[in-house]
Amino acid sequence: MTATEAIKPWTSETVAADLERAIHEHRLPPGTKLGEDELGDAYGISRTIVRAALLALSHRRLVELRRNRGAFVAQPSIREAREVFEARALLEPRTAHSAALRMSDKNLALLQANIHDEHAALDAGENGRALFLSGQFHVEIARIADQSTIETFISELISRSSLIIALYWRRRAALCETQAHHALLDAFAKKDAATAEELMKNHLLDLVASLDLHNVQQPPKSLREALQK
Amino acid sequence: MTATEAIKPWTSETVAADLERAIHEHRLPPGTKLGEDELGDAYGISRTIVRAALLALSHRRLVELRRNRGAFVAQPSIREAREVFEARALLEPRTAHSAALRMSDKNLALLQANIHDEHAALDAGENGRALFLSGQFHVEIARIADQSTIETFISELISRSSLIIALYWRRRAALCETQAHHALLDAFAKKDAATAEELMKNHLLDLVASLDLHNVQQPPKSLREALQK
DNA sequence: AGGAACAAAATTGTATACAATGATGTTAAA
DNA sequence: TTTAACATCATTGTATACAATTTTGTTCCT
Repeated sequence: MTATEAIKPWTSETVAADLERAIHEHRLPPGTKLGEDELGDAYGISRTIVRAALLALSHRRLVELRRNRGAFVAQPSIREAREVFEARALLEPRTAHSAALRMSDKNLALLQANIHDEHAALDAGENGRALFLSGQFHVEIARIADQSTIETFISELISRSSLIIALYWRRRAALCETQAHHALLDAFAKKDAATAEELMKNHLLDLVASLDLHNVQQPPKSLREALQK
Repeated sequence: MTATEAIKPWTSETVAADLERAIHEHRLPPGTKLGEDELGDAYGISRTIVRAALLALSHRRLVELRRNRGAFVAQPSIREAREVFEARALLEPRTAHSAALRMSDKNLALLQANIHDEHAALDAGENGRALFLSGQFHVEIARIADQSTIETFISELISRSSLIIALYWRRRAALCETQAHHALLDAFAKKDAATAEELMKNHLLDLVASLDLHNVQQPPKSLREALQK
């Protein structure tokens, strides 16, 4: 929560964006209760705006609304995790292909800066920020492909992926991340669309492989069922 | 608006679904003003619920919210129309492939019933209902593929396609629709995934081809710019 | 003590009041 | 008559009051 008491014109959109980033950076882990009064106080706004923001996040599947219970940061199931990466597999490789064909020097520099910032964040120990930037790399590609509709979908899927990583990431698997992004950058620089597509496909496969989606232990819906048995 | 004064437990979700169907069936054409008081009176609820419903529809890009102006049924631009079909081209063929592999007799019967209902609607002159059912055929395939995340995306894209059809459909082009769906059904019956994928791909291409996306005449954002010049 | 029944508190759901903004209509001056 | 300024009206934006529901806490009985 980046809330300030200062006079800032928070709208439901900006609050939702602020919360989404906090979720994306794992500052708000899966399952966190998002109380309306609490958020309203934090941002200095009424519950009306908070509710609109929470509604928006629930539509992106980042927040789960339970009737008369409140809003919670979503806890994607293993099933949902697989679906998210299935969807990404359909959308992202082909989008990388399109992006490669349209790549300009300016866009290339943007992607390079992104990789640089991610490195810097990692060195500074800001893992959340690094994760966010790593996701932005993928969104940026969709933007470069000039497909705003697909970009919206990918953006949602990547935020959801952050939740999935929070829940199912297995420690081993070093940071292959940046390597993959570097390789993609090279392909983009050469406008080699076919290679970019293939690299993205494999990058996503690697990502899924770095997750433990066989774990029978599902994130508990409630403390009750988590502790009983 | 299917509103009744009767005591019905309308929620933001049911109202949104009701409105989405009305939009999908072209009972609420693109550009229609959706006044909050008007809707609240129609459904017998307060503006609070109406606003939540409109917010949901705006997140699906079916309704455009203009600050201090109100809500309007969206009018996708030509650009947006192309993007929607680009996204469908990435998602639907591969999803048809998956669906074919998982096809059961029961699911097959559901698809068959859908085609039958669409024919009946057309014969009864209920074009809106026929269009809705035609869209449901596609959503149903995603459901059969057992990919609820992708299903959500496709569902949104198909509702948006209905708006696109309302704006850019060119009269000629007879109802190739049902033919294409019949052919898909055959492939599904044979569990011929490769053919289903190919048929879906071509079906989408035919759909785009039946639109006039070269028309320079964009839907006017406001009467002002529509009438000047 | 353990547990059920009940009471109190906290939180969300909905409606409504009021403020802010934009649209409409009228008047007056050129 | 045209046009600008102003007043009026309608509609949306936000906060808040109250109702409904769930959670928490207490009491009393066994």
